[in-house]
Amino acid sequence: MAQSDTVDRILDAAEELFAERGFSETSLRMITSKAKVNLAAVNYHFGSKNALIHAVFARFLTPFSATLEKAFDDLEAQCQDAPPTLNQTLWALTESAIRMPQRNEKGISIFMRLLGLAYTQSQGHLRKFLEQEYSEPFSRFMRLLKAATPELSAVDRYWRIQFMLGATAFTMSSSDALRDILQNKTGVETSVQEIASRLVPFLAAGMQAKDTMLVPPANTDISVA
Amino acid sequence: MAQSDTVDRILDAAEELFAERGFSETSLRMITSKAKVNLAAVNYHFGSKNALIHAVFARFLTPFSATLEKAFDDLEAQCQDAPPTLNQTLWALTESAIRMPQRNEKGISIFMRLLGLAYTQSQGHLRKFLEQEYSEPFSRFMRLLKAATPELSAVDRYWRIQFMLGATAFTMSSSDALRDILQNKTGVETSVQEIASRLVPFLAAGMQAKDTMLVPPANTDISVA
DNA sequence: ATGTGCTTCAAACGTATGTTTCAAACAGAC
DNA sequence: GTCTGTTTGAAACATACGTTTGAAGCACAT
Repeated sequence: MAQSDTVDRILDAAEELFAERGFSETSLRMITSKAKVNLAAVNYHFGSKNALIHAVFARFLTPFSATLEKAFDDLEAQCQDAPPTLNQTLWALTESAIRMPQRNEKGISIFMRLLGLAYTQSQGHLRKFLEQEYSEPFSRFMRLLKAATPELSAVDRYWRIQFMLGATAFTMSSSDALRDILQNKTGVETSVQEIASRLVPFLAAGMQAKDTMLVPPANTDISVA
Repeated sequence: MAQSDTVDRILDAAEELFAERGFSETSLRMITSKAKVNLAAVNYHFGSKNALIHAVFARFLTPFSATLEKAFDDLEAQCQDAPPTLNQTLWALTESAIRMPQRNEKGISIFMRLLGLAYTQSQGHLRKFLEQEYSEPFSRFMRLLKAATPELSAVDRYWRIQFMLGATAFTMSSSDALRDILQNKTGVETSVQEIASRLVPFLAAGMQAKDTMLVPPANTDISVA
């Protein structure tokens, strides 16, 4: 009880502060004082700040990764021979994220924001950690996307996947702020589920856009001074 | 010559390092040693590190903002009464970015990456600075988007604009890395212009997606533990 | 009760940061 | 040449950081 209490309090505080401020901008002293534990506890229990960052990700990514694998299994079983459609694949991912058991009401936002930060902040060690720990569900997702968009060239698909990742990571990583802005401007309340249900059609439509390589309008004199 | 040389050398070095590593991860000592100037020169010429960040943005954002205004003027003149289409609006923005006079061959990448970072790294002072200096072209772009998508509800449009911004900022902020990955995997070289010409159709298609609020597949028991 | 292994604690360590200081170097006007 | 205002330079400043230390505290088996 003694250990696991401290460990969890550190993880909770770190998770929240990382999501709010990013990794380099969050000091161990902020974390330990929010968690009401001694400064040395982080290095005692985790070894280093980087290892703490990894632990924060592992705590929610490991169960998520399992949920996702199961969702993909179900989807493929349900589809039998034909490959799942793009919409089905995107929804399987979205639902797995939404359905994740949450520690508190801010759970999904934090989850999303951390994922966005992981992609966005160029922390070499984090990228390496995520790649070697969770490459399997990621590449399975990629295989499903490929099967669902056979009409796309490999290069087109590559870039469009990046665009999807960007729209998702960015929106989710600032979903709290964006929700607040909309709330202030129009009084409309928005749940993470609703954002997701608006995002998926956007992504699917972009992914299936017909007119790749549309040429810029006639008057293009791309003269670089 | 003496002053402006030092000032420009600092701006050049800072711009490149910020684009490579982010703001908090770039120290003044890295900047001054890359620029081959004395450490104190930054505080002498700019006042503080934050002011230097602002100066870096102002140096490329002010001419860009002027170019963009002119592009919008031309577009509206060309369209006369009818509002510009979504594609035209997006292309006006894209071309303005691509056509910007570059200081060197890495110009566009740096430009894009800095814009991405500005959105992504939650530097309060930067956001405030950009909002109060460049709000006009931004809100003009928003007005054009609104006129180009009259079929969308305000809420739909709001979220889809966020998705566009996300896809763009994210892709551009890591465009170098993404280009390198593709280069290693397939040997295909990609210019920033090509990325843009793939991105615009994706965005336009997503923006005009028909099936907003598509309901998730039947078996959705969103039970939160 | 006593010793053992794990955990907490206050304090310090070494290093890096942004900023300031003040003397030296410099340019241009008289 | 000399003065004046601006720019550079080496050094120090105060502060914050991640990490380490070693003693104190604790639960629990013996």
